Amino acid sequence: MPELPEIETIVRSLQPLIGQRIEQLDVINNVVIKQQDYLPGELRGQTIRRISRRGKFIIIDVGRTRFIVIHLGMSGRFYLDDAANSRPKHTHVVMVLQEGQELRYFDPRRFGGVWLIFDSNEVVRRLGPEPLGPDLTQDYLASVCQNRRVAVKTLILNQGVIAGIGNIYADEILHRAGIRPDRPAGSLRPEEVELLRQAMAEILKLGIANRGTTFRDYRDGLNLPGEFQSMLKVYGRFGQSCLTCGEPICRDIIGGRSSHFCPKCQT
DNA sequence: AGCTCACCCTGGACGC
DNA sequence: TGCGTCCAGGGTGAGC
Repeated sequence: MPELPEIETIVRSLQPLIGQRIEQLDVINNVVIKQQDYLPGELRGQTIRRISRRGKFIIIDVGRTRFIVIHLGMSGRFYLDDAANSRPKHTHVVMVLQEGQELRYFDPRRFGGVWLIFDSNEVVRRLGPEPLGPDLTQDYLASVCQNRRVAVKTLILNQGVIAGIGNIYADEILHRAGIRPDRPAGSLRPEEVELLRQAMAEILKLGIANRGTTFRDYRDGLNLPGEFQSMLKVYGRFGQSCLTCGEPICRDIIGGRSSHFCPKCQT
């Protein structure tokens, strides 16, 4: 379940590839290509100029009007490997680089996708502000919560409201903030909105510092697991004692997503 | 407009 | 051992 910290970790681990020449782009399974403005062959000989992140999207800039945008969905991986190693089943797109290396897009469940587009903004323009950026102010968060009856967890999972938070970090953020995930967003008091904003920044930064969470499938750009799973306070801990107060962790379905919270710490 | 829910998909866990 | 069933969930879009 790659979310913002996992995508950020991948992007950081791939920075050494800036300046590398693309030998070719192999599209093995065309169904993962969500949009194709140009032919894969047009990338031959182009240089990787920039690798960045917006929300949960990886954006590779290979020219002013040539972008490769990648979303990993649930089970996707995007990692560097030796071309000599056999490509595992479910490897859908491969960018062949110099010196016998290649970047592989692998996704068994195929919830993710790849965009070969002229303008990366086309994919990411619908996203809300970055939770670690300057636009996610207390005023902004208060305004999107106002008069909303939807559960606060569902709201922060909405990528059009805030970009990058997924199910695991949403549960951890709400536990840190002391807010029950099923609270209607509009019921949050101003001080709770501020607690939520602070918890978002703290938890996401902690996730990045620990190179992401490997709960099942996640690997970084060098195919290495993350470490944040050892620091999870509620996600995946149904029935176990809350690490803060000892109360058993509850599990409930909110907005169709499995949700974990402490009934004592979170009100 | 806001909200809920079904759907897409495969691997792994589990029960018999 | 092997088969069937269930569960995981990001994003989209239908429908209320």
